Amino acid sequence: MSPESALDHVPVSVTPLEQFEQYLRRRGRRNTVQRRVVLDCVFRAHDHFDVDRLIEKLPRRGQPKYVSRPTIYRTLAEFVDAGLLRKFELGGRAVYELNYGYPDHDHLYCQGCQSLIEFQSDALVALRDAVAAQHRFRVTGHRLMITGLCAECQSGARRRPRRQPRS
Amino acid sequence: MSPESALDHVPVSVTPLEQFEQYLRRRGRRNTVQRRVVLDCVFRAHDHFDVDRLIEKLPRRGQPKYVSRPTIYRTLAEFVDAGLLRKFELGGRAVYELNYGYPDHDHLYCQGCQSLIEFQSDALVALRDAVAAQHRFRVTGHRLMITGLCAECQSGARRRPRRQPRS
DNA sequence: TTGCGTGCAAAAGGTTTGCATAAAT
DNA sequence: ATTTATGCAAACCTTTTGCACGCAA
Repeated sequence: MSPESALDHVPVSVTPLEQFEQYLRRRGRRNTVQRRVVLDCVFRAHDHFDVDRLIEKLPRRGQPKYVSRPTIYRTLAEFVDAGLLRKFELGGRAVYELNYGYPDHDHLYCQGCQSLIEFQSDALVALRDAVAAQHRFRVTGHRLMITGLCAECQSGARRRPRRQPRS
Repeated sequence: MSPESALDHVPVSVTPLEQFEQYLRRRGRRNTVQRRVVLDCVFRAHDHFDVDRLIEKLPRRGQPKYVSRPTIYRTLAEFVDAGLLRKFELGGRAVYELNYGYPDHDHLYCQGCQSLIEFQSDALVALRDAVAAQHRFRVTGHRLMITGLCAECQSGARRRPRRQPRS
């Protein structure tokens, strides 16, 4: 181990909250109660979630730390912009996932139980870059979704049916 | 060539129309003017398209072969079901593409001019199947979208700006 | 005190549905 | 004669926006 690696390896020297506060300060924007409440909830336990699932976990209207739906949308967009979350679409809804220290990854989507299984593949990134190079295309990102049935749903009927996607 | 390959290799022995008519007959459903009009328009020249772009090419309300928007949505869903089209989402909108004799393919999406560039990669399919196998996942399909800037948009400003996606 | 941020209500945008009528079988 | 399909209008669902008020700096 080289001397500087001691610094590199400090595990979580910058928390999401700190990173977001820096983001706000850099832009002269304000550190409000609502932003803190949403951030706290998002980074408490979620992996990926949609807006409705997030709202279920937040205080309801009338309660102490209520955050309105428009503000939630606005705040999540800021988190994406600040690099804390990534956003994608699934069945006509926006889905967010943590982007905090994670390496990029992609998903297997089970059509039986609607669960998302993450995987990471360097080979995929290499393949992506090779394809892009062939087309003189400058890559900023990618999204791969493999659809099918997870191991659980292959044996036995579907379980944990969640919500019917629209499409 | 074996004798039966003569049959297999007849290039386009089943047109989209014929395939769709079979699909309808099999289900005891009706071969209507509207279904024929939409099918004809879809398979005339389009590669991928969204509903609004399709409607632009169809007769307007009041004209001879007008097809209403709900019927267009219903008909496109049938085409997908019949295996003639594939559907995916891009920026909150449904996008359809021909699935008629095509091999599966994926897309580069240019954020400058909103164009979709197709590519086909066996290596990707192999990689997909390998990943799935590792997770004991049964694949039914996949969708890879590589985002970035096409060659044209890298040199010079963006051109052909179409419509702002919502997300 | 100076705006940025919030909640509310309403709009927007894309897609779906209920229903009476029209058309295919 | 039946029964499916269509067009219209309206509903739906998710997300965004206008605006007056409230709160952070």
